[in-house]
This record gives sequence, structure tokens and C-alpha cells, in this order.
Amino acid sequence: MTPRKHEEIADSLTHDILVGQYRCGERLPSERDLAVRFDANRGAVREAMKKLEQLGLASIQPGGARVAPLQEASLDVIGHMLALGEVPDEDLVDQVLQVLGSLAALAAESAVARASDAELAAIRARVRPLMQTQTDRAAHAEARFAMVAAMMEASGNLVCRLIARSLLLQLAPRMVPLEGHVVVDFDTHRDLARQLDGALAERDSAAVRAAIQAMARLNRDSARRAIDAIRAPQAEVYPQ
Amino acid sequence: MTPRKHEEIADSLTHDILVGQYRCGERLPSERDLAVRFDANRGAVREAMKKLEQLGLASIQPGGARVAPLQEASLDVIGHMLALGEVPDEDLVDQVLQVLGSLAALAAESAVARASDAELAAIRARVRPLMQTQTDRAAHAEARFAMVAAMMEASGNLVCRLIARSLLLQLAPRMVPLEGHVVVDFDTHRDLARQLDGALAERDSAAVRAAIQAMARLNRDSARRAIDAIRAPQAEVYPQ
DNA sequence: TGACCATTATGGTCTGACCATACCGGTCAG
DNA sequence: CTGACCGGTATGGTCAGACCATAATGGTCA
Repeated sequence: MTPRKHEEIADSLTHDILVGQYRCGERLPSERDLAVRFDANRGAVREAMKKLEQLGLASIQPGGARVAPLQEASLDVIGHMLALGEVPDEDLVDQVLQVLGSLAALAAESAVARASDAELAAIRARVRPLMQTQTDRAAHAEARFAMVAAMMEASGNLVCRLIARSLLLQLAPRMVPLEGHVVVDFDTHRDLARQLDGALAERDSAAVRAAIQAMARLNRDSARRAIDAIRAPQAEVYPQ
Repeated sequence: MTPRKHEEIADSLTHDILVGQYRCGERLPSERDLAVRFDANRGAVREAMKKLEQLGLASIQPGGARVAPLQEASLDVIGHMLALGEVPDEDLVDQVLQVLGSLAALAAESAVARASDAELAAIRARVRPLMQTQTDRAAHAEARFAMVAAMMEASGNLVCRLIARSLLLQLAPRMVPLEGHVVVDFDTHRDLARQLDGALAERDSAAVRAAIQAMARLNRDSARRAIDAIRAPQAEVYPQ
């Protein structure tokens, strides 16, 4: 037996809450009852409940734990929501990518405003690989990530970095199974990279934002198409 | 004695880490040592360490817990960082307000794109109070908050809402002591609100973004001036 | 000097108990 | 019959102590 009993319990309860097994405001079973149901000691159940409260999915109070409204949850629930199905929900993925795009644009603007010439040159060095025609999806994605990471760092905005990191850590593992279905428009990316490079060179804040947001838009469309593509064959298994 | 021993321990350790008492990568004392130092049960220390790991400030592994780099922390550390001094760090506050502004702009754009006419009317109803000349800071702040909340809700972007909520919950309590020093430019806010209302009426995404970002800019400047104002007298205590 | 291994220390888990309090029932006065 | 009151019970919160698997440590030996 794996010693992660509390993880099993927490995952089970998290799943039940997210799929609506327990309604918002409803009372969860007592720790002792859950201990019996999961054949675990109360300490394990307690750790699981702590995890639920940390996720903001439940509020524990003397007298009983209750399911909290999803809008009051922690940002970390996104990862669990993305993991609900074999394929992540495309609307939720789109929301995450929208936010990441906005934060990247913000970071880029801040970087343009704050960065020294040397730092700006370092960022442009991360843009350069994207300015050339590529064909390797993985390498291209890696280059894009490195570019955004460099701008986030140069922005000096810790809040921005923490959010972006958290979202990426939650999103990345759910996008892995989609890799085979992602189609990247290398040419458009290349053109945007060149626009971005020029905008960085001139410290043109508006142009930088425009280029970053256009890139984010590409990513969003690409992700949505990939999810559609992986969903379609599954639907065709039962055509009637 | 209050039964929140683990909170006391967690707060103490969090403070020590954030002020650099323990360097990044350094090993924290063992749970048993900390239990002796804080005159507490090991379970209490353990809960505190769990909290530290949840905050991303420490990584607990068999063999010992180590201080994690701040860039890998959870978004929730922002609240603790803001609480380090009597007056929150103005650069960090500015970063939070920058991100909140970006998210508000994103939410507004999404709302304009998605909302039904009725929903849009509901948002404009929240803008209306800001279009009239006001003098009550608290009421004005409340109206601004309600407007942003309405747009966040209409955006349908859960990720955006969760982040904004988390940041506001962490920032709000630290801004309370500054309230007396905040000077709000009611007239400019009124003009921007009118621009925003017109942009919403025409579903002009770019104009909506511009108005929201201008409002966010006002908020940032206002917060920075308030912090400067509350810091200045403190500095003058020792003029030499 | 270096690799190997036994000792030690550490986090992870489990058991059981006690406490303060919220919840729920019956009881009794009005 | 209705209401407030009060006790029992269940719940979460905490504490204490023990055992286990494993990483860190230091000595030993080739």
C-alpha cells in the first residue's frame, strides 16, 4: 500500500465536489465517518480535509465542514478542474491562456519600461530563435516559453511571475497528451517575432503589447483546435 | 493560551524566511528541534511546516526541509510580504495593482464580447454611480469595486476571477491603515467613467480597455502617493 | 585517499486520547 | 400547545507517544 492515503482521500473528495456530487453549501460527512468509509485513520482524513480547505473547496468549522462556492476557491483548483476529464475542458484552457497572455503583455510592457539595454538585449536574444523558420514543435514551444520567462523576469513584477508560474504548472501536464494534435503556424509566429523584436528595439510599448497579444491569440487558437481534434475521433466511435 | 499554536509557529517561520533570516536553499531546523524551541507539540510544528510548504516558502523532503526560492512561492505569499512592515511596500502594492488592472481590462474586454444586452446594462448600471461627482472616498471605492466585480462576473473567466479575488483579499487588509491618506481624483474618475460607459454602449473593446487601464493607473498613483504620505512623517521624526 | 557501511536523525504515518463547542433531543414552564 | 431551557452527543481541534522508511552522517577499511 502506498503511504499516500490522505492524497487518495483528498483526490476523491475533490473530484466529488468538482463534479457536483456534493452541492455548494452542503455538509460533508464527518471526519470519523470518512475515516470509516476510506478505511483510514482520522489523521489521514484530517490532512485530506486540510487540503480541501487549502484549495478553497470546503470551509472547515467546528460542527462540520461545508462545501464552498467555486468562485471563492484557490487558484490551485484550476489544475484539478483541468484534470477532470481525459481531455481538459477547452473553455477553461482558453481562459487560462487568456490570462497568461494578458500577464505576458503586462510583463513585456514593464520590461520595456524598466529593463536596461543589456537586459533588453537578453530578451531579444530569446526572441531571435522565433524569428527563424522552424519546424520542431517542441523546440518552438520551448523557445516561446523561454522568451516569456525572460520578459517576466525582466519585468520585476513578482506578482505577475508567481501567477504565471502557478498557471503554467497546472496547465502544462494537462497539455502533454494533446501534443500530437497541436498544429503550430510557424510562419505567423515568425512574422510576429520579427514585429516583437523591432518593437523591443525601439522600446515601443504599444507595439510590444500588440505582438505579444497576437502570439497569445495564436496559442489560444492552436490549443482549441488541438482539443477539438482529439475530441472529434472519440465522438466518432459511436457515430449514431 | 490560544489553541492556534501552529499559526504562531507558521507566522514566525514565515516572517523569518521573508526577512532573510533563513537563506534560500538553507536547511530549516528539524521538526523536533522547532517543537522544543516553540515549546509545542511536534504535530503543531508539522502543521506549521505544511503551511510553509503550501505557501511555497519551503520544500519538505525526507531528510529535512529547505527554504525555497521566492520566485517559486505561491501567490498567497504576497499577503505575508505586504504585512512585513507597518506600511506595505509601495513597489509590491504597485505590482499587485498593475496585475489587477490588467485582469480588469481583460475581464472588461471579455464581458464586452460575451455579455448579453441585459448583462451589459447591468454593468453600465455599476458604472453610473462613478459618472456623477462624488466626495465620499469609501463610497467611491465601493462603487469601483462593484463595477470591476460585475465585469469579472460577466467575463465568464473563472481564472481571472479567482486571481483577482485572491489578490484583493490579500491587499485589502493592508490598505485599511492607509485610508486616511488616500486622495482620490474624483473628477478624472468621473470623466473616465463617462468614457467607459460610452465604450460599453458601443461595445468598443479597445476603448473599454483604455478606460479601465486609465482608471487602474489612477488607482496606482493614488496608492503610491498615500504610502509616500504615510511614510514621510515617519521619516521626519529623525530629520537629521 | 577513497569507497563502503552502520549509526543516527529526519520526516511520514498511525493510534488513542482529551478538550471545547456546536448541534440536537427531550423536558418543563408558561 | 408552544416556547425556552438544558443536557447528551457528535464534531472538529489538539496533544502525546510510538513505529517505520529513508536520507544524512561519520567512521572504518581496503
